[in-house]
Amino acid sequence: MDSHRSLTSLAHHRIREMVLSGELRPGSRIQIDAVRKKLDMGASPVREALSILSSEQLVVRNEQRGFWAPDISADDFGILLETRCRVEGIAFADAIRHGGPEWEERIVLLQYRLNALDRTQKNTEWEVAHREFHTALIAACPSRYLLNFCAQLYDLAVRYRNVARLAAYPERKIINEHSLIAEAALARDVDRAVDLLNDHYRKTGEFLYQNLEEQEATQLSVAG
Amino acid sequence: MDSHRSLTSLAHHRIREMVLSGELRPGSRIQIDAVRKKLDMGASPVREALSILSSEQLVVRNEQRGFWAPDISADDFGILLETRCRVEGIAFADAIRHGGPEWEERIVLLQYRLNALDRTQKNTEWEVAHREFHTALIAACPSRYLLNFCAQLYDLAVRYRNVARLAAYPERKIINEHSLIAEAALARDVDRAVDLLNDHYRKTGEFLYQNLEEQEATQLSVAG
DNA sequence: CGCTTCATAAAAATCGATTTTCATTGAGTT
DNA sequence: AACTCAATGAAAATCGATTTTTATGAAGCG
Repeated sequence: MDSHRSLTSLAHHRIREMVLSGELRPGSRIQIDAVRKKLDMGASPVREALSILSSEQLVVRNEQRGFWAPDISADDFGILLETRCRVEGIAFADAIRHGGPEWEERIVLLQYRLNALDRTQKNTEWEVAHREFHTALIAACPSRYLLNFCAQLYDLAVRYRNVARLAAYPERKIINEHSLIAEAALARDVDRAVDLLNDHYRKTGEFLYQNLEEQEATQLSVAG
Repeated sequence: MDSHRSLTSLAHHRIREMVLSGELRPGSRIQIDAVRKKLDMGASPVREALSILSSEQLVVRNEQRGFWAPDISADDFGILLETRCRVEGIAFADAIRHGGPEWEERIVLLQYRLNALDRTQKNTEWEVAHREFHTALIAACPSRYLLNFCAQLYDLAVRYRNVARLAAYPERKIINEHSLIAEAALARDVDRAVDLLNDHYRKTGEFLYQNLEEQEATQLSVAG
């Protein structure tokens, strides 16, 4: 499946995975040479990939000193969450107003696929399906700029989810939530759809936020 | 003035300038080797800079085939404008709610500087002051993600302004508009401030949009 | 005459080596 | 003991050369 057109895009893909999955711990250094060996390629593609990732906020660059995995904090996560709700709210509303039959059908399809997957059993597939579903919801928004931005924010949120490593997911009726969102979108009920999406994000986020705050409290007491 | 920490950041800066100014015409190819010679450095920093610029939407990458200056269109500009109004509206409202004394004072200062400059006489300085003023308006928004995104959209808009090369700027009372925006912001009148900002963008944009449409019509008749 | 195939040139992509910069450590000084 | 400064090792940054891919155009074929 690693059929990339260039080593750079392969490196980008792989390092991104490492950041999103939490394999590269927040705050830890990312040495070009180490990655280079791991991916079995020269330093150039790795450097280039890291440069790209840093302008996607998935890696922090420190000129002449190297690259790091971004730090996390409850505060930052809260802001990210709020940003997402508002920006994606705009994109979603737009999509509902502009979406045609293909948009509708894709949502129906992806909602079905997502609901059919058991998150605890096939997490990787679920992740893919989940991203595709959320991407499909807003896909009919005419602003590629907004869609791009939403995709970036999605990545950052996924990373928080993984990094916080919530062994036990708060199994609310997530299936139902997704279905309700899809339903409202297809009914062209902009306000209700956006509200449901925001609630969905905020509820998932609330749990994670508290988790992060607890972690910070623990770390503070250890460090001090 | 070219005191950059690395050749990569220098290259990024210079190529960005070339794109924003319109020196690199929309749709034209950006050859690494040509840029390399022009900037008198190796290909690596140039490549890396182009990679970064492409993830900032200022350059289009085509894997294995090179880099191009992005195309323009009235349609795309319209979407960009609308995106800006809405996203920057959010950021601005946030800033007004959260801004402290330093935020206020900076707006006052930069508004003064901007108004003191004659756009037709000192365009470069005016560009800088204009950007700083608009950046200052939203600077107190707590979401660095939003601020980042706004900065990107600003760049894209500047490019359209320059590329369209409006010899005669539509000299509305721009000075006055900026002052009114600042005034409303400092008065913490969120709705009025955001409306004024959006009007400001839309009015400037309207002229440019029509200009682009005319250009497209002309080109079509030439091509066909 | 149009289509495919192959050779060639040009450019992008990548590599390995070299240069530059940064962080650390330990000797020397006050 | 604290501070400065030079030496050293490590890593980033850059370069020039090599490899790979793409675009072009000519020759061959239907």
